[in-house]
Amino acid sequence: MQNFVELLKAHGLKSTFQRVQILEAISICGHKDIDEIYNDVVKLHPTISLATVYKNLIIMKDNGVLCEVSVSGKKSKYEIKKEDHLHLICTHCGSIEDFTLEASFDKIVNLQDFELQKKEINLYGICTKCHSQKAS
Amino acid sequence: MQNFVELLKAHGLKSTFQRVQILEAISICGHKDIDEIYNDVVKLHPTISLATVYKNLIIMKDNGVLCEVSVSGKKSKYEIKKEDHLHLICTHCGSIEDFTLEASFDKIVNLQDFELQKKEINLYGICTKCHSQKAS
DNA sequence: TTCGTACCAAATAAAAATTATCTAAAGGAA
DNA sequence: TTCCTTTAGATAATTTTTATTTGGTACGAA
Ligand SMILES: [Mn+2]
Ligand SMILES: [Mn+2]
Ligand SMILES: [Zn+2]
Ligand SMILES: [Zn+2]
Repeated sequence: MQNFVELLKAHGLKSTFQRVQILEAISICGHKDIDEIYNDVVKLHPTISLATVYKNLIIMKDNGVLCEVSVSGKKSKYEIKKEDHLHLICTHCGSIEDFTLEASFDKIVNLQDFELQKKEINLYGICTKCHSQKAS
Repeated sequence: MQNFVELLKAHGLKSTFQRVQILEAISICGHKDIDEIYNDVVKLHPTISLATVYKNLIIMKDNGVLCEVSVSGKKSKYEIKKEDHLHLICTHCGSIEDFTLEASFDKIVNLQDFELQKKEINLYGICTKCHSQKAS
């Protein structure tokens, strides 16, 4: 449980009841998709609109409060932004566990308690071509 | 350019003109989303339905012919299945480049020609909890 | 305090994306 | 070729996401 009011202000966003509730909902289990978030928040705030959750997820993502975790074949999960890390995603129950990125890749692929099926590594950035275009 | 007829049969799928065209379209540039695929195929086959492309992407993915590459904030890309590898995704032009996974992670993060912004690593598999449930 | 402005939530409405249904046609084995 | 199964295409239905409109609220300037 963090101080989400301050977190929002620190990123230049107004602190509203709805935004704080969305952040609370996410922080409970770390990673949630839009439906899980909405279902949580609507219990405390029955009149909230799903569109409001959509809008706020986008704006909080754009302002660096949240991160979107794309999951193959499913809806994206959202998490409070923190240092880069990796996700162990269970293809059976859908659980998502954070894992530190300190270890070398060799260590990562030799996970003891996790039956690894698929590795999905995406590095986002600016490619060479776009880089040279910027310069010109 | 591969023999997609055989590829499909090898995975227990019937070879149809539509499926082969979808695979051809994907193989041209490696990674394409549903709209790019449809736009390509419809040129050669004006009567193809978008629903057919949807259905075939799913069935070919489920049968191991294709892989889905989730891209944060965009539609998923599809590629012909091959060994696990990593993706350099340009946040500016959207280009996706394959990168071998041989190198250690330290090497990966020190890319020379790519301005790295975000690392997204998802490992899919069966979690400990699900594993023990299977045993019982 | 009283405006004026900016921002936001909620309620729709609208649009876009995905999936389901149904019938005719095509693929493939014998 | 014949027969059975699978698939494509057309279309409808559903689901997901975004846009619009309206009214409210916070906040600073006057
Ligand atoms: Mn995480
Ligand atoms: Mn690839
Ligand atoms: Zn599990
Ligand atoms: Zn680029």
